[in-house]
Amino acid sequence: MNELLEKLNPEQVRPVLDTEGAVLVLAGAGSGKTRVLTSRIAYLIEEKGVSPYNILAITFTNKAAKEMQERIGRMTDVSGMWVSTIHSMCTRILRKNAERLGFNDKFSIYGESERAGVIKKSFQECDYDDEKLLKNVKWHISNAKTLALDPDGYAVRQNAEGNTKDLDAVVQVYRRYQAHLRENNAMDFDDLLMLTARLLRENEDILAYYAGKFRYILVDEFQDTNAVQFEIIRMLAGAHKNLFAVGDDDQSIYGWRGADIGNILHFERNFPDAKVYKLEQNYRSTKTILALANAVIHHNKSRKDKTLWTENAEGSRAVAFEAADETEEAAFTARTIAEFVRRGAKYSDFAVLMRINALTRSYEQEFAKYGINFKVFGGFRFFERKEIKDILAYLRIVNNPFDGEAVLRIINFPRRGIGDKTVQTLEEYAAQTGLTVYDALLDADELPLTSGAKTKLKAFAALLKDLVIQGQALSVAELARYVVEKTGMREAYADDSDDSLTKRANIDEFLNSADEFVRLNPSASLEDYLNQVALSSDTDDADEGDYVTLATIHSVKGLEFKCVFVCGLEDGTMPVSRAQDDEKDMEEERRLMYVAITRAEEKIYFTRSRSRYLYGRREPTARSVFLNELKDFLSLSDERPLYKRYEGDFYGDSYGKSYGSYGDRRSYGSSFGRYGGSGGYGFPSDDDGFRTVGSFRASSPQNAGMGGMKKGQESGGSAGNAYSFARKLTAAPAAGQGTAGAGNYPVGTRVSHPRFGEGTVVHSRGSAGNVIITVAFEKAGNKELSARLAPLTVLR
DNA sequence: CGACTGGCCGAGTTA
DNA sequence: CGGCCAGTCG
Repeated sequence: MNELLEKLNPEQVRPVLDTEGAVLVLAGAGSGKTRVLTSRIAYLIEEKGVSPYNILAITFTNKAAKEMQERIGRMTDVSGMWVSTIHSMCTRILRKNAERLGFNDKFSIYGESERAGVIKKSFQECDYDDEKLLKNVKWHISNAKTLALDPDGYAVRQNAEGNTKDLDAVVQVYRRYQAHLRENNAMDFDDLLMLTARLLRENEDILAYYAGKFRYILVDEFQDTNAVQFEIIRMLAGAHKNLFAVGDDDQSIYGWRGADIGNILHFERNFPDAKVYKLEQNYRSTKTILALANAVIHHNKSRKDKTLWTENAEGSRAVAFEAADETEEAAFTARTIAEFVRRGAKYSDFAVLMRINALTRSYEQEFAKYGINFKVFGGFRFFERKEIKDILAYLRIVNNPFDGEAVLRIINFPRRGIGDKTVQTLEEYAAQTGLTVYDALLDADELPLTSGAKTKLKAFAALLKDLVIQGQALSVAELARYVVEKTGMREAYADDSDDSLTKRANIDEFLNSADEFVRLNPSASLEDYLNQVALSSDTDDADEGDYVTLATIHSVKGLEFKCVFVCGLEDGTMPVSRAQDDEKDMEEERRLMYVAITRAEEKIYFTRSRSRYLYGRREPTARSVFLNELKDFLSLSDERPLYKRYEGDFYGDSYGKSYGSYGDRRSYGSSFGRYGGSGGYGFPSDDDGFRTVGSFRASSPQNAGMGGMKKGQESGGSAGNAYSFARKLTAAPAAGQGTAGAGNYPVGTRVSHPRFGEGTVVHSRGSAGNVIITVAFEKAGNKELSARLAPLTVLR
């Protein structure tokens, strides 16, 4: 245990030891918050004798949950501890108590497309048909659930706030939508949270059980919690009040999903006795990268003030590259990566981060061309593909025969001659008799249909019955395979079009993944499997493979890479166009930029295209404001020649030559007057405020390269941190190093000491490792303290 | 019943 | 450009 604490710096140790009451840790990017979280849990169990059974840890992704569990598991026994995402936690609580809410424990979880479908149906049943209104209604339903309000509650709230536009429709459709979900024994993502909140709010015994059980609650990524999540957490923490929240307001990027940055900004208001700690020392990135990050985030107004610093190396200068078009942008990235790999880097050292999914395409093409391994995260998720959803629908019916949506989805797929009219008759019958669609099917003989249609319905009913029976005996993987074979799913894609080929391959991949699931979770039920599928996030299947990560910035929250390319830095793309006229939205876009930059450990590139083919049109673009905010740190030009020079410097002439055909493709540019069509290569213009010094050399391998990269690799996966922490142990402590490291307690800092109270640092002496500061305490007078050892908290 | 066509609209991030 | 829908025809 002591070893564990020794690995922490003083600012990390304090929140680990401060185990009781509400504690907020404002943890800057890369400041070792996961280490603090895991250390604290281990400390609770090992030193405080807390049973893992009494601990709840909430993470942002399943992968983070798994990793945290493993990390703590290496230090101590964790059996019985709940480590999960809030959605998984809610699902678990709901399964156990579903009947209190009028559901049964096999309820289906509806994803985005099912949700859209059922809302639309409800909308039409209420005799509305305006597409704009529908869109609005959808948004409001999610908004209401995020606020944990039912239709009536939402009406009251909206009326009180004067937001009466479309309110009647919203309430009417919302009510109907919930009724449909209930008929289907289904919940959507928002329900998982809202219904858990309701369950706890309305059932004292259930709340007492969980609030009594979870004596210690830890929440990671607290900045991205929304109102209903906060309500759940607050209720659960109500009995013991031991809430440990870790977050970074600067990394709040889910405002559009209802995340309330106020939860972190007003933590002390909600928990008046709360203690607040800051982690400002970064172990992940070079000084250069942190300077970029700070330069960007500095433009935001609503944030808690903190400044990241690091003892890490200066690092190499960031490079900005402006391409003529997206192909050139991707090619630049591909060649840069290929060159680094040739020199010994791994593909997995790199990530290409973007604001919108649509930008991945050119990278996929260029990477394929260069033989670069890559994996795309974000965007169309595997389990959202039609062919996969169809198989899942069959599995959902077996698990939850109430799920009429699932039945209707596949009632005529693969084709079995059951048309719209038959389906309509069936639905009407079900509605009239109050039967589920599944049960109505079994009554096919009673329906006013031709005998042909009845026969087909009966055959379909027999198929479903057979699947249900098989489901009793078969494993998830076997059942899935049985479904595919029995329904002729593959034969439905028998032709040799590219599309069918892909779909068949996806079906096989799906079956393989089901095998894998069974292998890893031998005792899991069908329900467990469907849970996991519904709640899995994209980055959950990031693995140890050697590939370049192509991802949206949202999906790499919490991850880190040796080298990051932030691409598509154009007005309207990053920041995205709809954010530009709203100050609040712009701040979130800026935080997104901040998150992107702080993913990088050693090198960072910023790229953009001067023209981009997007949404079916090629259009000239303007440089992103974020690039302008970084202009003091970048070498940047709006003209081509620098690209050539860069090529020369970077790869040597031979390389540049092999790419000599480049000029040919300039024909692209010529359709846009100012984009380099007219007079060949000019000279870089300096009038745009950017320093266009010849410091492209700074990025040349001889001077900077990825020297540190190879070093990091030696220690494997989490090399960055392992390396940093190791160095930390042998080198100087946080405070007092004449460099940025002195930032811990510089003269003038307001600090708080548990015994002496508040005071101001008036003097600092000593050298690395043994800095003595003099603090003038208001009540206790002047004290000399060791910067390394004294239990000081920096005040603002 | 179902395959096919043409027109219209929207275009972002995700558990 | 692509998804969705309504309309048409075999």
